[in-house]
Amino acid sequence: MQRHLITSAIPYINGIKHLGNLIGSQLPADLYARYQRARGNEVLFLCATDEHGTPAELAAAKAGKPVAEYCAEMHAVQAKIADGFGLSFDHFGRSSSPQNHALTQHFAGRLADAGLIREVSEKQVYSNADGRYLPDRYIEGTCPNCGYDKARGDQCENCTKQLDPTDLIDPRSAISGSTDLEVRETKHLYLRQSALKDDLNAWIDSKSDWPVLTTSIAKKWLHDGDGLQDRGITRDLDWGIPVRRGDDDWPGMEGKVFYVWFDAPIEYIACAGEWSDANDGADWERWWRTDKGAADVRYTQFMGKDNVPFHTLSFPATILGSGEPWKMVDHLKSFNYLNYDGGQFSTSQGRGVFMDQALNILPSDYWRWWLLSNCPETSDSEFTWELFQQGVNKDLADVLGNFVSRVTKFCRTKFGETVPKGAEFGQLETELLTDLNARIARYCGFMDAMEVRKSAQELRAIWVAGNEYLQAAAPWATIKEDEAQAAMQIRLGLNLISLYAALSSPFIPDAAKALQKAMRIDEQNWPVDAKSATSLLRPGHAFSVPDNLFAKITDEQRENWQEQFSGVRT
RNA sequence: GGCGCGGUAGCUCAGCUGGUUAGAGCGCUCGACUCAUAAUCGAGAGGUCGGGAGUUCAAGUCUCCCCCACGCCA
Repeated sequence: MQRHLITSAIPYINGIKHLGNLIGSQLPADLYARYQRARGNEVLFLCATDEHGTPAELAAAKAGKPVAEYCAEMHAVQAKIADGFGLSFDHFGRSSSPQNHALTQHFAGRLADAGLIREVSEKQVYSNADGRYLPDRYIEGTCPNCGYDKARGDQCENCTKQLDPTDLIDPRSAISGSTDLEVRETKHLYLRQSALKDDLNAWIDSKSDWPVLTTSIAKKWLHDGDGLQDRGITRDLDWGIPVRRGDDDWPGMEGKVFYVWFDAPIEYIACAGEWSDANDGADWERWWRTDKGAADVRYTQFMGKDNVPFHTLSFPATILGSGEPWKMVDHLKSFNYLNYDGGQFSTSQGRGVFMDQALNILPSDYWRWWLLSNCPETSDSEFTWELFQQGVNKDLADVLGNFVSRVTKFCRTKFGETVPKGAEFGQLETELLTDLNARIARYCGFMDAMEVRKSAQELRAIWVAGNEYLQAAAPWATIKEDEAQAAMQIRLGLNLISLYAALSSPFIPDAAKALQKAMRIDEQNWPVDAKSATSLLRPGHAFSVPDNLFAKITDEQRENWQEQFSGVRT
């Protein structure tokens, strides 16, 4: 039995995520986790909310709530929606957890002991009216280059020129509008990533099976320009993990917190601790410490391409630098972006379909199937309502749903709601089983390799094979001359439904469950051999005709949604 | 401006280290069937593989230049 540690990039706490975020990490991670569990492997699948940083503070302020309370509420909201999509996390944690506080401080202490932290004095803008330091992008002013009066401290959106906050003419706080700003000297900790450059390079070179997208991004950051840069890991904020050196105070760093990019990936580990605490102290170190049982764990991370640098460089630098035997990622699956109707999905602009809205209009399996079978694997891909309607109607309603319908209803009419006995399998059936064996093997191969689109294609082909068989066998014709032959054909058809339930469960878990319930299957192993899998339902086994599995999306619905989701979410 | 990933049938995409008439699904046309959610099955039409030059016995697949889209960075 294999052991799989699986993590999805952790979504930021600030608001509900859109479908592009979902397909970029959580959904394919769930597909893989469900598949590995179904294969009988041991799985620990972790995700969490990323809760620290200025955007969380501002969102809380906007909502008129203390930031801790805001985060707790939003975590509950995101957890509920994740559940709605069937995301089967073993634990959905929080980067603000006590476990992560302790572990982040621990790592900082280890890194300092190893000489990999240096203190840097730098100038930051302080807003007296807001009573806080302002990150560059929260300072607005007039662009010295083009005169645009809403340029941000990091870049002018009008002329795209990169700026320093001190370049701005008449700078003001983007939070309060106050012009009572001053530049203060402040001290921060930097992680000396540059010192770990060779180790990181060697590590990445050892990963020959990573997607091109992953390694090319990592290599670029590693070698571009002056090479990998040291990065600040602290900030002058209230909300975050207080800077401590392990269990000790860190002189000179009072009142500062770790920067969100430092503590967020550490939450992958801390989350296992949270999982343990929520499960009677289950042993989490056997998943994360190679000296405590994790040596045989295969660790796979899922993320959008924007997260690749953190996962290939920053987080590994933290782990390598600690000098401790933490499990490092084995495979890193990254995704491109899903576009919405010719443009980008955008959280800040409220453009596209958001996870809560999606669940309000259709069951999660519709989204899971379409998003996974069209996921942006090798390049950006496109969501349009027409494509969505076509894909869902054809694949789910016509090919799979209608197959179930025609088989069960034919049986009910001719033989009743019981699996009929009938004749032995003949040549047509043998051919089908041979074909299915080859297809199942291919399907599993793609799933093992996390080839998401190809897996979906193969699964669909397996559904189609059932329709092909039915068409060739034509039980509605054979029954007129040879009832036993027709009974055998329909017995096989019913067993194909059970086969489909098992094979489809990683993609469309709810529909798979509905099929198992209709076929009255309590427990089912992963089918590796088509012949034995299609003899699961014995003659005499009772079943019931399920309601139509998938209602089609009508043109009217599509047009309404097109209209409803064409604007900006308010 | 530099770098990265792409540009393959109407649409969404496969095509590994170069090698027989370039593939799939959808859409379209025609046919078959009538058990089924007007579903299914079969056949067919449809591409000078972004443009140009080069390497090679042979290039969608390698090299160079250019164009376009997207992204990252300065």
